[in-house]
Amino acid sequence: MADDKALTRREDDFSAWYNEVVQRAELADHSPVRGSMVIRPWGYGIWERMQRALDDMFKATGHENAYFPLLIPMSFIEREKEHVKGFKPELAVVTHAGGKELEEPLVIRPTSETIIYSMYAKWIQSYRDLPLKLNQWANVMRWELRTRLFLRTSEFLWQEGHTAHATDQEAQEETREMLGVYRTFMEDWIAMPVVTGLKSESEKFAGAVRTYTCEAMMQDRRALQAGTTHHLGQNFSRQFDLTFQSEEGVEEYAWNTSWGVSTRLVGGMVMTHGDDTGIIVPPRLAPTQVVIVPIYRKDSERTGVVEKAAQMRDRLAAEGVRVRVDDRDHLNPGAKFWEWERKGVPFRIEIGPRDLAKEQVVVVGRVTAEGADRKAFLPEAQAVVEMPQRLEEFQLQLLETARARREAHSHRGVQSIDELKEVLEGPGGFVYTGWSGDPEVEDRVKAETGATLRCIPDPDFQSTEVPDRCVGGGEARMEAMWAKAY
RNA sequence: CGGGGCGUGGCUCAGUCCGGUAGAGCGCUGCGUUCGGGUCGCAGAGGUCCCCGGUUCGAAUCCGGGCGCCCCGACCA
Repeated sequence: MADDKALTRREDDFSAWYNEVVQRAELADHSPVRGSMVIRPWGYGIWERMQRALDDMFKATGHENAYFPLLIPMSFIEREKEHVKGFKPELAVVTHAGGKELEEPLVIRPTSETIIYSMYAKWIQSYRDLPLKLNQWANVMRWELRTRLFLRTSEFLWQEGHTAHATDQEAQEETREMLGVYRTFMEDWIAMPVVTGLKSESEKFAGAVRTYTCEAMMQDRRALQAGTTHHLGQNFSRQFDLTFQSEEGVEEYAWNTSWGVSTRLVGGMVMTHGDDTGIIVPPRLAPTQVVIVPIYRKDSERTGVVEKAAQMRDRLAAEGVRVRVDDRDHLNPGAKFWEWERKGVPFRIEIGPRDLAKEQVVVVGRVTAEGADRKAFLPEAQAVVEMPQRLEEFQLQLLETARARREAHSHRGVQSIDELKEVLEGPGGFVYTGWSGDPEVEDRVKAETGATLRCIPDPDFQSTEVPDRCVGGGEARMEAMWAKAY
């Protein structure tokens, strides 16, 4: 994409801003096949950082990685009634291979429950084989009608955890534990605060007993479902004969869970932190946290400055900072500043002849507003030792800003659908109301306001005043959080 | 699946109404110059005008058919 045109501002057209910013930051590009994307190095680097952090957290909670195949027999998908109903419309199916029509069509996995639990059935005989807690990093395919880079593409990358347990309670605990892992990851790494809670029957995963979710608020105040965990009960184990002999010698069906987050998180990061200059990458996710731009006129200056830049790079790297020198000679410093700001690198260090003389450097943070004071002139040694702390502060600042924005646009104690509609048509955001639990109310809210029930919030997010009236009339049995969603 | 838009150098697009040598800006290459917020100059490379068919002496342009992509809504991580 050419950069000579000004970036659309968020307030003018958030959707256009997103599309432009993703491409200009070189996160991803459209592939020739409709609805699928190429993830470019900068975007993939961010995803790799996410993967590494999540993977460590999965390992720390007793999971191992494995890999299951891309192709799944159609009959497997069809085995679980609700599951097939949910996924059939968006399946991509292989009907021919090796120049011949296949006897049974093969589905390109939209998710792997069926193939995984069919294998678990082979491996699990006794309660001693439980729990079995595996995760896989994979691509999946869901033939979406309308796609957007990262947020919804036909093929996307994700992780899917799949576990089998001896008891309902243990599976329930796993489901909750992984929801907590997701929440921690999203807050601590993406600096993206989330509301966790239970999905309603109509919003839950196809084939699950219950689904929990992490809902994040984007800058346009719409909700992004950022991750889900599912208690699958015995729905899949019954269909795939996943049984085990209990301690008491009784043959029982295992209890399963599954949970996943995807490259959608990259989109969430963009829409949580980006500004009208470009994206902003939280330091913990940034493949490059600090970029050093050498500034010089003559060749004589160049030598010294570039040497100092390399020296600073090594000293920062020794402090554990991911740093690189932008020594491209055909771009002037201003062009480099623009590029790295567009890509959201947290800090830039400028080193020129004047700094060399004073043994100082110029440190500029990505989020500081326009103006002279955004540049900090620091002694070299100080810039080096303080950088890890600056990065940590930057990370926290992003989370606080995002959290403050979410709180400013959370509306509690809303009593009626009319009032709900008013809020959504006005300021927008997350709206908390009482709910009877009746799906008919969800339908009415959807029809009248365009909002959906994002979740029944966990205690951490419930209103201090428990609502007693359902938003659709009558008595409330619980609190619900509503929003327009991606 | 409905509605809208668009297919012309790498990118953004003009040219299409009214047929007549295929253009601009940016990017790219070379040389020089510059470099503390998108340097400047000179020279240069680069095109089956989405595809197929038709009309015509002649089609990017007119006619018919097809394909693709993007955006907006209904369904979805």
